[in-house]
Amino acid sequence: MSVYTPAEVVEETGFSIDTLRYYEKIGLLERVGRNAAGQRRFSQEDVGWLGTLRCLRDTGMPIAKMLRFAELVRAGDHTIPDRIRLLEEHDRQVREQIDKLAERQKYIHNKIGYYRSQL
Amino acid sequence: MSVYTPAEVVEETGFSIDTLRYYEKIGLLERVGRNAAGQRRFSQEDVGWLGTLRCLRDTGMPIAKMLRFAELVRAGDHTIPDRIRLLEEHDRQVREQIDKLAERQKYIHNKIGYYRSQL
DNA sequence: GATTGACCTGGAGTGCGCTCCAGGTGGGAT
DNA sequence: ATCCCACCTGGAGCGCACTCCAGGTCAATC
Repeated sequence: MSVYTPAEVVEETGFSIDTLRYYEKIGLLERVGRNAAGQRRFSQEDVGWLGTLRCLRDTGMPIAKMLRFAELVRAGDHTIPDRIRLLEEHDRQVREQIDKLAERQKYIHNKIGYYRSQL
Repeated sequence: MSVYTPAEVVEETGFSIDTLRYYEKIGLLERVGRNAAGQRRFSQEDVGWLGTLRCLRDTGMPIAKMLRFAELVRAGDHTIPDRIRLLEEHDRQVREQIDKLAERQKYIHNKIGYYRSQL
């Protein structure tokens, strides 16, 4: 049963130590274990959960929604249908983001093409 | 030579009137014309430029960078190569955004699949 | 035994991009 | 004439997601 120091978790997840503390404070991360000196020791499970948060965050999920998701996870297996619904809704939003980005990218390509024609 | 009232521009561009004033204030939009009563009357050109801003903004370009672009546009035709460079750099960033989003989306799909298997 | 460095806490501060507000003007409908 | 409504200005305020700070603990190294 391996544990991770803050520095290791920063390295693995890409979250800063301040962000890790912040996430714990607001309840996105359940109270992390401590050693005798009161320093955080993250479990494998914590690190896995942070991977999920990383993914949701990077796809633009607001913290308030991640918090709802965290609460569902904590509430037990009977919330699995709700979690699926939440992730499916988010998935739709990610798809929309991608589509919109691709659409706007065409405009940028046009613009570049126009400027090239002006040279 | 048609002009647009603030309400019309809000309608067409999707920017709020406060945002339009803000963009003018920070120089993202050149000083907009006024009627006798001091009210804004946007030109066709203003509206076109706002369309460009809309696109850059929606693809995540920070205001500071849009400002640099605006300055290049104002500086005249000799800045066209710089504008191309700026837009190409942005285009790369948009591509990266899309790729990253698509990558993360796979994780979300996996997660949904996993939850489905738990039902 | 002094220093260094990784970590701790609570709380204040930051940067971005707006958004809102108070107080006022002018033009058109009732 | 009076009302409303769209608009004006300068400046304050806000929400989000961190990020930084002061002051402190502990363990290990020189």
